[in-house]
Amino acid sequence: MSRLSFKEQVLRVREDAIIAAVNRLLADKGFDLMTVDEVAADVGIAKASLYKHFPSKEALAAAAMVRLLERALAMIDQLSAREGQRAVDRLMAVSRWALEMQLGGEMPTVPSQNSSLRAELLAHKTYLDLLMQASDRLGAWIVQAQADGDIDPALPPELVLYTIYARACDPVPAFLKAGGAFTDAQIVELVQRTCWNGLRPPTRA
Amino acid sequence: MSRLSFKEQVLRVREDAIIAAVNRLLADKGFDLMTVDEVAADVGIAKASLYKHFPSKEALAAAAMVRLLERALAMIDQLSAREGQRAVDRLMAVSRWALEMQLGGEMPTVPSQNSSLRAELLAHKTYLDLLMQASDRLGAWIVQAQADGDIDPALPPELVLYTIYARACDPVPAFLKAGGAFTDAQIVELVQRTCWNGLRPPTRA
DNA sequence: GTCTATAAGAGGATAGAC
DNA sequence: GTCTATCCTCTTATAGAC
Repeated sequence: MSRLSFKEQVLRVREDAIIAAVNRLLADKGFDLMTVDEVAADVGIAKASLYKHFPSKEALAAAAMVRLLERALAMIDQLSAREGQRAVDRLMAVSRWALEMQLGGEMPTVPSQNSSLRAELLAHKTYLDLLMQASDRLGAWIVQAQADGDIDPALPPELVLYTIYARACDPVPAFLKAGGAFTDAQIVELVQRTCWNGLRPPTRA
Repeated sequence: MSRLSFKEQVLRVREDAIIAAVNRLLADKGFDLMTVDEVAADVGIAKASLYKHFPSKEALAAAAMVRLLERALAMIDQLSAREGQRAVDRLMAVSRWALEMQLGGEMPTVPSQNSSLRAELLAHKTYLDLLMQASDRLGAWIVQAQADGDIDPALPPELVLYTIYARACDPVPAFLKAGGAFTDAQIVELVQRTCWNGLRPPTRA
């Protein structure tokens, strides 16, 4: 077995701490408003040391997004392990997870507009690979759920996939939270409901 | 009647051109990536001239948002004029309008994270007044639609309102457009459908 | 690999002539 | 009110000692 040396362990722990800080800041203020100085201060090291670990601000964000996808895939694995669960229930668990992460301030978000970051992500092999893995596995569940009659078969699967992904950056939960009238659990329930059932009444002619 | 002097007319036309450019850039790259240099270049005047009309970058964005709300209220007026239309149909026309504006690249968006911009908007009397007017009028339609049985009465009205507002910055249309498999009209129809009917099949036990 | 110090440049805002 | 030229702050990134 390959045992990590002490130095390598320290390195990994430090990089984990960096990614955790980046994750927090990305969730809090987004990529453009996050500064590398803040990241360094948050981790408690000098900025120049940060650049020994990651070559650019974009690389920092990419590392955080990779960690997010790794966690998403771990959750998908757990859901797959449960036998006898309907595909739609698994998908609803995924959208719920995204909503809970976002409401808890743990969901890093990157603007799809920023071109430098976008270019870096599209060139990041690991990121793209994990994203495709997640999309493939969710896509299979979507097709299954449509065959089960649990998702509208008239909807293109990619629309369903994007709609679930979009829960990660839905502004509605934050607005409801700012209103102060609901608990986090209630907000998740309400937004989840509008996502899957829509705004119209449950049953109608 | 108060007739505008020639000078005042020229001023107004120029400011309209500035706001149009800001609107375009906000829709294209967002507030943080929009630079005042770009705005000036787009309008075709010097940056210093821009600052004679608007005191800050935040004020530029606020002016664009005010114009957006004025147009939204004008549309709401038109919808009100149609007698005999159900409240839910009016609301669906609003969400459709937001989707079409966004797909057409005409919807300015401001990040809810940016604190300097947020502060400026919350201190902008005209902006807040128009936003409240729009919310009040849409809110009345929402309550009416719930009474009509056309919107789930179990949903808090503010959830419905925010969900409609969120169509203005929904990332799903752009993703579908990037895929290239659908026309703009089809995308509007699909996203509109998931918004109002959800992902589940239309009728179920 | 960590630090201090600094380069390099972008971008918001302004001075002052016309 | 418009221009050119400039200021100044913030931020990314790096040099070089230890």
